[in-house]
Amino acid sequence: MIRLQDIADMAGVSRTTVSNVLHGNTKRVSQETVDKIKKILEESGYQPNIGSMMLTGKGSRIIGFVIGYSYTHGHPSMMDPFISALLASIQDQAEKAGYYIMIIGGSEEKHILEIASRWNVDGLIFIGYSEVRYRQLRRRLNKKAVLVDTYTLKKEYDYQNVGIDDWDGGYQMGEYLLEMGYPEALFIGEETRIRVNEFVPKLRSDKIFSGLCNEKRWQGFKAAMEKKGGFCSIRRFITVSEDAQTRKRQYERMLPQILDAGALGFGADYNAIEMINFLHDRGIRVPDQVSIVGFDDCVYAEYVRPRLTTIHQDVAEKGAVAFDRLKRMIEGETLSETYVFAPVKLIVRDSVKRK
Amino acid sequence: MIRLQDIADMAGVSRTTVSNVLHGNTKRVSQETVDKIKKILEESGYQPNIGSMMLTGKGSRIIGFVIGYSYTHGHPSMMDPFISALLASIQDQAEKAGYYIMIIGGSEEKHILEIASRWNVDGLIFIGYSEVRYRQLRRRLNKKAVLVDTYTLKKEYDYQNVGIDDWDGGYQMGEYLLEMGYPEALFIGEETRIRVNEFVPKLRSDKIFSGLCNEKRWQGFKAAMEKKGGFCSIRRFITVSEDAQTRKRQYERMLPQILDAGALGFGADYNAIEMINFLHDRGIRVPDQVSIVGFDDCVYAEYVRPRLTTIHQDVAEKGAVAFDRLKRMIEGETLSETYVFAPVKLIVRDSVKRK
DNA sequence: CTGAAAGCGCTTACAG
DNA sequence: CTGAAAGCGCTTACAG
Repeated sequence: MIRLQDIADMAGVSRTTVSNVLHGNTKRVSQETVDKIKKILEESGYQPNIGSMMLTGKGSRIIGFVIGYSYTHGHPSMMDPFISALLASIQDQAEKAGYYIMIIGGSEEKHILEIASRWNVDGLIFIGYSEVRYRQLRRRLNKKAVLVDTYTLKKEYDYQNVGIDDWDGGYQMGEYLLEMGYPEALFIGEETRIRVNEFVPKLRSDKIFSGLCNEKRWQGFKAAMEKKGGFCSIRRFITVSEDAQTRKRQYERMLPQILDAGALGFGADYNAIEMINFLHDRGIRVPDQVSIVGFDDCVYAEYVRPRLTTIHQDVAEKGAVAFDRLKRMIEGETLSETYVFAPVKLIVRDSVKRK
Repeated sequence: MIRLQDIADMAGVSRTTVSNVLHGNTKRVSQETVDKIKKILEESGYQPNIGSMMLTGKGSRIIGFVIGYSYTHGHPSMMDPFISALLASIQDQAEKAGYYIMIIGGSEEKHILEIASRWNVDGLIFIGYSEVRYRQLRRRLNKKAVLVDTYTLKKEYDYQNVGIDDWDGGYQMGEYLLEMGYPEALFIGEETRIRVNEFVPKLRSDKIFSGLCNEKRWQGFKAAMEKKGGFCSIRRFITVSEDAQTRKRQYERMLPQILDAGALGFGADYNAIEMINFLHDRGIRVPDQVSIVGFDDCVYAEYVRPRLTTIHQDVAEKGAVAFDRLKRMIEGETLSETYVFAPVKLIVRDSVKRK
């Protein structure tokens, strides 16, 4: 390890001077010295030790990427195409901006607090965190933070959130299905597990409720279905279990209803693809007998057959926006809005057939 | 931030004493003091600042996860199911063992060196790194390291590598296809880009060659095909382009040959699935007309229809082994073997039909 | 224009 | 059994 002192020795100056040119406080140093030091810095490939920087209060340049849940659909969350795409994008941005990403498996609050203070992280990005959980954490965590896809139960966000326009996504989905001849299409969303410490008074309907994102997507879906004066009953909003076995049984039971409706909108590509396969395995043809629209446009969407028609969201952009906002906060800027909703658009592929 | 000093103040002792109980040097401290301090430590949720620890030469407990290439099949490498599964596993292990993972986009050598020295990482795990590249890097990087899936061109590995038994995987694939009635099955592998600085004298055949893993998988495949005395010509080993467009054209051209062979073994699930879709789009039925076997058993394998029969490798285990070995090296152990090959096994699903 | 010195939060060899 | 002090590599207010 080459130190500041070493550079100073080589240049025949003091550490102070080297540090000064290192930080561009170059007006107080003679041009000659600057040049000499810069050259040495260059040649030696000197890299300041971060431990020291952390100690001198310059921040750590670490951003914690907190993943709120460990498993998604039976695999580690990091394998979820949405999470990995988000992480890839944030990592990429961070690298360019001279920040470093540290992954924090965020199932345990204690663990997050531990890392955040140990490493003195400059900021945190949360994915898969509910508002209730974040509020709880925030009381003991005094860090800049940006949340991704968290839904507020209040009128306004009082923290930074980057999301998408769920309502509009649902609307586009509904509008398209309506236009394709399916005024009776159903909307299917997977339930979100309620943790004991996340009791949500208003929305609670017995023990399950669909994720808040699905709630909004459904609202948009319904609005589109009703735009020509029809009525779209809440009974067309179907919440299925988060347990794969149970879900399969539910699909089984719903089969007549599905065939009858002729078209399904989903709150997530994952379930849409699962349904395509479910139907395929029973000899039911998509889109000939049942049309399907997904939501997210994840990588799988192009791999399935038929290719999945879905609502596209730009995850890379979302990651970039989340990072950018966090970075600005870290740099001392005060952001005016507390939330950003990225736009969303329908991608037509092969899973819907005009009736 | 609560400091060691603060704890010492609360306990009415010196920092030294607190530090001692913190590190279990408890024999030199009275039980009474130990208890008192432990209690305070507990209640205060004290976390030592890592910056300080780094400075006092205790290591950083950071492990760099270096991803050797930025894009795989048109998406950021981190979205590759193999990479994300590996990362998830390593992250999980690291968290349990009190290590921290820092992701390093490893396309640039300079960047790796920078991070490694800045953060004084305790060790590095490399994925997607060729031996030549690693050798080059190693000259300027004095860090413990474990590579995953790197292939040596020498007789023996002179660095730590965790891989799988490619030959055996190929053998199982070949054996199964032979047994299912396809003595003429083809093996298809995607080429690996040769970088200018990675010129590999021995294996070079014009400008392309299949990845070294495919080379070995093919050898096993061939051996299985020949076990009953037949001859498996090298012409049955087909290397396709890494460019999707080109690859598609190649598939197109190969179509008669494919139909003729009746079965294909692949070096990677990704290509196997691509082929299933390619055939599907042309109305050719898998497995009725063409049987297909993949390699890796990635998450997609269960999502495609027909479900993909493939050679399974345990990525989570691989990650765990890689981490464990690195950890042991960091802790000062000298490992006897330099490489570990994880076993591999055939998973029969629906993409092969007995002839 | 340049440098000596204090300080960040920790560890550890050493003295008591 | 306990603590004062030096030292890790940096930054920065201050003196010259």
